Amino acid sequence: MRLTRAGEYAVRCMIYLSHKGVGVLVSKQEIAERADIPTHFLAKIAQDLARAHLIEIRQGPKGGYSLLKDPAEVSLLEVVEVMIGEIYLNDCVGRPETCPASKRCAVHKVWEDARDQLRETLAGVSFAQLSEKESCIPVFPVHKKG
Amino acid sequence: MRLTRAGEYAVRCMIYLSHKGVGVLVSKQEIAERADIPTHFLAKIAQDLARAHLIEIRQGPKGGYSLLKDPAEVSLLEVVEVMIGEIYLNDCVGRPETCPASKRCAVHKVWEDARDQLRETLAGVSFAQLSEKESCIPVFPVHKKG
DNA sequence: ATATATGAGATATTAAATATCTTATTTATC
DNA sequence: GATAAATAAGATATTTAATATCTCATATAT
Ligand code: SF4
Ligand code: SF4
Repeated sequence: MRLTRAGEYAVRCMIYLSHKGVGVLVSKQEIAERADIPTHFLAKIAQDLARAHLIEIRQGPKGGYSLLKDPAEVSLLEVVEVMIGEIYLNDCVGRPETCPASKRCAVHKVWEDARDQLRETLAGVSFAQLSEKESCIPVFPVHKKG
Repeated sequence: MRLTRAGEYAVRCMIYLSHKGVGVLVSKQEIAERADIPTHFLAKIAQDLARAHLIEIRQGPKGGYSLLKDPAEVSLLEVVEVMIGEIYLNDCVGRPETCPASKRCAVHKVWEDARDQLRETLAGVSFAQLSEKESCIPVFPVHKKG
């Protein structure tokens, strides 16, 4: 019942890029340092974000990542689910076929409602909102390159 | 972002006992079969439920488990958290010391609110309510003993 | 006393998350 | 075009957690 590190890192990456604005190219190294993400792990995460058309990856010298979509149009839910798949709290909500009772189970309904409520909450938060407010980015220590 | 099997099984066990009523002794075998829980796994789960004073365990011939508390006084949240610990969706909500930004992070606040909302939803459902409605129990196939 | 049923903890197995490594590709600059 | 800089993509470790099972101990009805 917790977000994976990959999910958390993806959010940080998107927040950093949202601060910079749409289309602004930022190097992987800079994001990794300022958002406190292991460099190689960020590479993997960026691939997922790019596949989802949230960011664009540019190779070569002066390469890096840039935001593709207006932060106002990107929700926290979207980024989280790109990384961990659709949220469903209990297995039977995402895969009803795994439990023969799912069609008539009172507990199932509770988990379904809770899932819907959670997804709505996360869908209601955009990266524009998040980057207007105080975020984590200024807090993380800047590490030495290496 | 999903419930563990142990959590799901604990809920099933509690539902089965709620159907029987407070103080009614039911054998481990019967619960394991009717609620479709691996027998040895149920033993482990029952220990946790007993430690939390939700059920009483009786050893010896004609032993088994019995409900200790009125199902109206036991919430879904309580049983789930006995098994998986306090729900917190993102690490930093349960352990703010793991992220230096937690005090001033807009994302952190979203996860906190979502966590509170989810816990409230689960706290609002009692096992009395659940056992009044249709549940999973009549659906599971009855296996042969062995 | 005996047989039955569970306790409690240890151990094994499986699966997932996390992190890193290697080889390949892209592209700015010379 | 050649070179060097930066990331891609996938493979491979490593770590951690979940899941399941096993073993020896304990309780109790008969
Ligand atoms: S018993 Fe109900 S809550 Fe549990 S897995 Fe089946 S459908 Fe879901
Ligand atoms: S950056 Fe914010 S949301 Fe992410 S771990 Fe830190 S406090 Fe939590």
